[in-house]
Amino acid sequence: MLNYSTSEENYIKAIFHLQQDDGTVTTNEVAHELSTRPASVTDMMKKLKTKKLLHYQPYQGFRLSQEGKKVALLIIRRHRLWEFFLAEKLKFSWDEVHEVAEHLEHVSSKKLIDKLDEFLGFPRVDPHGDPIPDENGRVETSPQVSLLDLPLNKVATVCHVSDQSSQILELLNHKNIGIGTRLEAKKKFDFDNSMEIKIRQQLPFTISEQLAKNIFVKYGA
Amino acid sequence: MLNYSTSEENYIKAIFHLQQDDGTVTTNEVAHELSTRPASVTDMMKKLKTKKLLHYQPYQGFRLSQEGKKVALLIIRRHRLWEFFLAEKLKFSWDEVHEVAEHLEHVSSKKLIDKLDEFLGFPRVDPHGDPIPDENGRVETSPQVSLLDLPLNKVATVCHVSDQSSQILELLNHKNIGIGTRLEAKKKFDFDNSMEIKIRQQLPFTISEQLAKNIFVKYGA
DNA sequence: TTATTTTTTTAGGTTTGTCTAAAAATATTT
DNA sequence: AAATATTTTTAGACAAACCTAAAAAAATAA
Repeated sequence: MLNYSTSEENYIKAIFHLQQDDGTVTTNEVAHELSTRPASVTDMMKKLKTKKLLHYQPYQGFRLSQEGKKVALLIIRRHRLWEFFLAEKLKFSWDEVHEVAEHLEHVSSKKLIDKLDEFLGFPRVDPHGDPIPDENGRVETSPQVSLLDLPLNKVATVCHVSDQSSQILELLNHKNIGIGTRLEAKKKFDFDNSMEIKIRQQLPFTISEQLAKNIFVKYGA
Repeated sequence: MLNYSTSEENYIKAIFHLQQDDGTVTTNEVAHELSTRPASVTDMMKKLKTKKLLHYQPYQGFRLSQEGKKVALLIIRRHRLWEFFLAEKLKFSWDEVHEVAEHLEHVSSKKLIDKLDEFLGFPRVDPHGDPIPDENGRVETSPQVSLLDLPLNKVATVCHVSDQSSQILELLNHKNIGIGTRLEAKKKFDFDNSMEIKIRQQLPFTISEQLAKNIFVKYGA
């Protein structure tokens, strides 16, 4: 496992997050994600291609190679372990950990990270509920839970809908929810067990208890 | 307190370590310390001068300004707190901590460092015995101890010799020990209380109990 | 004190990662 | 299908941090 620059690592991570499974990612998407310019993205894609971290044909978008995904997962492992450390040991609040972890994640000593993992007791999810890859970059497939039981502010991905009636599908379609949709719960109302959920950058909206209990999600991306 | 690049921080730290108190430091010394070329040092000195971190007239050497020293002490604070963390919490051995801390020290979140300090219980010296500056960059002046009582592998600086006879000075001179000499104890022999000490990169050598008990040292540089 | 050596600085070049502006390829409209 | 718009790439520049080689200053030796 070679060593990559902070900049290279940030590109790898961004592409990993943008490509759900094996989707292809565009120049503009990455530029937007990293607040950089499309021309800079093209430059970096050429470089990462020569390093065999991604598949890329000019104008055709790109996706990470097996090696690229493995590198991404190890960066994510570092990030999430540090987030856990910051929240659990240093008592940072859950919304403060990300920024600091963005810097710590680039310190690339394998021994440091494995010992940190051990010190923390081999946690399986970070403070946002996202799973922490193991030292081989493998992620434990997190168990399905009903959307009703999803803790607030933890990103989850829709993986199953138990009721298959056309009525529920019509509703899901209208709300733009499908398998693979990433969402998080923002609020729960005790009165009727309805909850407010948010999809990516969209405005939050409310769904009923009946709907929520039929949607199953897994933690993380 | 502005933000400095990793490179700038490494230069500031190197100069701080080379200038005992207010001595002036030369281009070659810094180049050697950082394994870089004299020309690169000159470039950086110009830059650090415009940032008012050091005093510098071409060909006359340089020394840190008040501000420069403060910056250096905060970097050293980060370095030593991380070293303490690595040794105490992650169970790194004392000789492995330095390299990893070299990277961690450049993550510059004040909140991170202050919370780490608290988590560690406000330690006053790092695993090598060097003092840890507080959040204002102040270092506790460590008490004098006889060289006989210096723990193994902790760097200390000779600050006083109690016996002033010409006989002891002759011996000290021969061994190349003087006020300001940095040394560490490598071994102690119970048989005659003699000890093996090491000065910088030189080969270790042995001194007698009588000599050691007359040499007083302070922890750290 | 002049000559020689060493140290330091300058001048100009390289790499990494960024940028803008223009050209090329692809997508969308009409 | 041709015209227009958007996306992506290329070309050329720039800043940071480094380098080598040559010039200038300072230190040392003759």
